[in-house]
Amino acid sequence: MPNSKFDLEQFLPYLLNQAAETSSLAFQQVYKDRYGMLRTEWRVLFHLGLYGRMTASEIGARAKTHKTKISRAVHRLVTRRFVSRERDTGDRRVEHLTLTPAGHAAYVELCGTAERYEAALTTSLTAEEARVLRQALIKLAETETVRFT
Amino acid sequence: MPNSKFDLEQFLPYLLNQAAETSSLAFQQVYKDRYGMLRTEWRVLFHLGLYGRMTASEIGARAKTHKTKISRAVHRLVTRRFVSRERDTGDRRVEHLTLTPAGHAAYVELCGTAERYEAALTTSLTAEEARVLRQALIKLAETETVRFT
DNA sequence: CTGTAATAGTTGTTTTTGTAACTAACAAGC
DNA sequence: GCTTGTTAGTTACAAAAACAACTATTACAG
Repeated sequence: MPNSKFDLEQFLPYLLNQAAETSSLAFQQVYKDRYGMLRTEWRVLFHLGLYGRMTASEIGARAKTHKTKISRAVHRLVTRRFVSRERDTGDRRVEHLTLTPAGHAAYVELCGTAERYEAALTTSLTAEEARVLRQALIKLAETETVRFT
Repeated sequence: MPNSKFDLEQFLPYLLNQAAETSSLAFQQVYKDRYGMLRTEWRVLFHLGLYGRMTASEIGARAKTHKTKISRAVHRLVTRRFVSRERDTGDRRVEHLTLTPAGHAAYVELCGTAERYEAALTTSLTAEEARVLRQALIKLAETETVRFT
């Protein structure tokens, strides 16, 4: 009894999830095995590597990740000496996060790995496909919560 | 200290995750609120709605989902009378799953919702973009675990 | 000032997931 | 028949995520 109107196998949230899971699997293995990191920890690391000094809230806002996840990720990264915290002198609620030398080394290594991984991942796509794909993904991710019904 | 070679903000696994999360958020709310379903349960439901009678293994293989997740989802769906199980007469390890009338009704309603949701989701994309996006996602999802380094 | 609200970040509790080990049934070699 | 291996599905326990309630600090209205 196929639904003639609408193909669930082509349903975007489903396809996106499948692709997201498949495409992060092998890379996930790298930061997990080499540095014992979880996904959120790798995200915090790469945000700090990319933008330098940031607060937890800023990372959360940019990565669209809940503050409790960030908080725990930061805690583990600090414990493992990849990240150091520093209280803001003006507003003592705020803490600024930066990579330690060890954190920066991990970041650099993982960046190289990410680059090679990205290359391997996109071999099945043409340059044009990859470009459109990225553009579409950015549009979708930027969308505010979708209104419908 | 930006990495000149490689832009992590354009890293596919990251973009895919962001887009996947954003794009499933509002729809997730519907099957959760209306039927108390989790994502895997909705997936099982829609596979059964789409293909009719299936076994847990078949669903797992098609949806690339681990059998324990399927097992638990099926358990909850059976408890809530959306799905019924039936032992195979030849091979008694196997059980065939089908939707109950209530399950089918939920499937039909959620299909309609999914269709409207998909429409709302793709308003920001051109038809061509949507086509290339789907094609690329399918390619990425079909890729066997990526080899690199 | 002082009470109320807002923000940064943390902690505790409950769900959900991941992983591995398990039961039960079948298959195949000998 | 009996071992050995495989497959379907479940269960137990540990890891991680979600959600809500919390502390500490700042903002701001009156």
